[in-house]
Amino acid sequence: MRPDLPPPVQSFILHFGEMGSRWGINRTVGQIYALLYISPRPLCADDIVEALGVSRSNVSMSLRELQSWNLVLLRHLPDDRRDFFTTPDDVWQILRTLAEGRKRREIDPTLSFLREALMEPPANPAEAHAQAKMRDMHALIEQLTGWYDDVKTLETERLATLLALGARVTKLLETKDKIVALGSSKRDGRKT
Amino acid sequence: MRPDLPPPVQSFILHFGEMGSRWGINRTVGQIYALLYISPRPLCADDIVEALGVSRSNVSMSLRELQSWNLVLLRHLPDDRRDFFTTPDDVWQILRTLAEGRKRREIDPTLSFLREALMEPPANPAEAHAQAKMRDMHALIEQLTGWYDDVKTLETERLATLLALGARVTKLLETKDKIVALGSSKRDGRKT
DNA sequence: CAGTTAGTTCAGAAACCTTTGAAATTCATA
DNA sequence: TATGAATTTCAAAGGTTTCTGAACTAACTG
Repeated sequence: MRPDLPPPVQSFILHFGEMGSRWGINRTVGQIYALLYISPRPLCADDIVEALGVSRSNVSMSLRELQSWNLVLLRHLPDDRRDFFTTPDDVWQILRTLAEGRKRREIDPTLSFLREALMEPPANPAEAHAQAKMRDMHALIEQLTGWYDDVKTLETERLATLLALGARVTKLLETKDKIVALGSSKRDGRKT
Repeated sequence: MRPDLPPPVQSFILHFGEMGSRWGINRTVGQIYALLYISPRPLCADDIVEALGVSRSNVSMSLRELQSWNLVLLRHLPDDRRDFFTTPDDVWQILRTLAEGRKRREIDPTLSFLREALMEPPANPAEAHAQAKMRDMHALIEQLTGWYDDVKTLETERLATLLALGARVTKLLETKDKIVALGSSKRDGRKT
């Protein structure tokens, strides 16, 4: 890695490289992402080669991968035919992209698999038991992805509100139930 | 793999083996987990060797890994000193365990890293810019983990309610705001 | 059109991870 | 304390992924 990068930037890049394996990306991809994220301006492939000290071909392939995941954006500067790259600078946008990619790669295939498996009529008690377990798992994943599909439509501000609220949401729900109960008892005289 | 397993069970196991690489676990670990999850009774190591056709030592190491992640439970049967293994059968419990493990392995190290990096005073404008970017990322992760820490304390039923509610929570919030506003305007005659 | 620059592809080298069989360890029981 | 069943450890084989350099295509420039 280029030694003239500020030390905090160096360790940021190294950290992302190391975490890469835990996140399912490789070292170079992690490092390039970190470099682009922290860089104050878009970089071209050769900038990255110089900054990280990896091969040109590795940079080319890694950028391709990051682009396919929508984690980096391609930019062009006037009078320069090189490709420049940045990360989206809104961290909430990055979060959405990450979540979407993870769901697509890590959840959706299993969801389809379970859906298919649950279509088949069980041939014997052993298969019936297996299906029952798969049904539990399927129901859970459906519930989670349903929530996600719902929540991902929220604008950032509302999403932030929802996060800030956290577990207190259920308190709020109770309150609302009481109010509704009160309202309906006023109208038709029975509890809900 | 043992051919006398019901075909749906076989494909379930194979699916988990294949997905393993996307989930950051290896094939054997994925298969063992799937087998234990779907099995109607606890299995011992040799059962697993027979069912999956992998080596005894591989099973031993994979079980160790699953145990370290709290994804399988060790059981003992009377008058049998072999170790038997199951998965917790409440899928919500499994979800909690998975979430906790992922947070610990994939988020916490980065959170600590960022915290540390933000303690240092920036030595120049470049470092100040790097810190600003890290601060954005840190704030986002704090918000997410804060929400998670909060929500994970909910009992399953409330958690399910919250999920079912999804994005409608914010509608609810508005409603509540109106009610509060109404209440306070009744009391002190001004809008909020 | 020849030279230059940007970007891609790909075979093989290097690094890394997974799996195995054999040897070592543990531990209840004779 | 000897036996043997259950389990773990570990070096090495086997497999997969990552990375590189060299060869390639495409597009611009004089």
